[in-house]
Amino acid sequence: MGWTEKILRKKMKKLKRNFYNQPTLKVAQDLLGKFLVKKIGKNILSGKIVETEAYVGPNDLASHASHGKTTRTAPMFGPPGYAYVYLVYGLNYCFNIVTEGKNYPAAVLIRAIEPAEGVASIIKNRNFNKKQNLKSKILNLKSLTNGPGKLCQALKIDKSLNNLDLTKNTLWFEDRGIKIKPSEIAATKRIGVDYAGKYKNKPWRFYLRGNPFVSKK
DNA sequence: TATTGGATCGCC
DNA sequence: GCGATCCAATAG
Repeated sequence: MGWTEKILRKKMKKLKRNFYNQPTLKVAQDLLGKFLVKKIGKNILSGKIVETEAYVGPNDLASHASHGKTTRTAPMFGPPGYAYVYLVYGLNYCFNIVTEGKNYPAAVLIRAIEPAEGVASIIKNRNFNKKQNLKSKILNLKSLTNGPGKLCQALKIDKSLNNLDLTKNTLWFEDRGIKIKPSEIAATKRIGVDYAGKYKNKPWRFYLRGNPFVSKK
């Protein structure tokens, strides 16, 4: 039996809102091994989640929400299960899923996925420099989705999807029956938040130990 | 209204 | 290591 068939035979359960209405650190870890799925027309693009970061509550100085509710961060203050998408450094999008109850600002940043379905489209979306030859493209397969900005490019996630309901049929998360043991999960400090004072070293970045699609440190 | 700097990426 | 590139958040 082929790999694709095996996947198809497994349960593909779309995660419901109650999954996201849980403590953010739990959601961030439970999302590892789940699949992020994007529907573009008739095409399905997907990947296994291998790296996440938690942004937890109004006091987390690494979180955009630590300065209160603003136009940009409003989705984080909304109900769980919605997208929070923003532009960083003027060039790249970051994709988060809002967690916990309304008015408690928290979210999980998806930092890396391992491509599963629609790899040809993913390669196309990633817009590799045309000067690169096939060999470098193959070498670059690992760098298709190993970063928050890269996976947004790969799955065509941009600001038009901000505040999207992730329990519907455009962009969603699925449980395909993969079980992750606690020993498979590594926890480190979050990346790029050295400004966050006493929160900068919180071990709220989680990834699947040894997975080649994790973003480089 | 003006200034600042960032939950990144890719090339040098 | 460094430049790209834009806009939300602040300060004035």
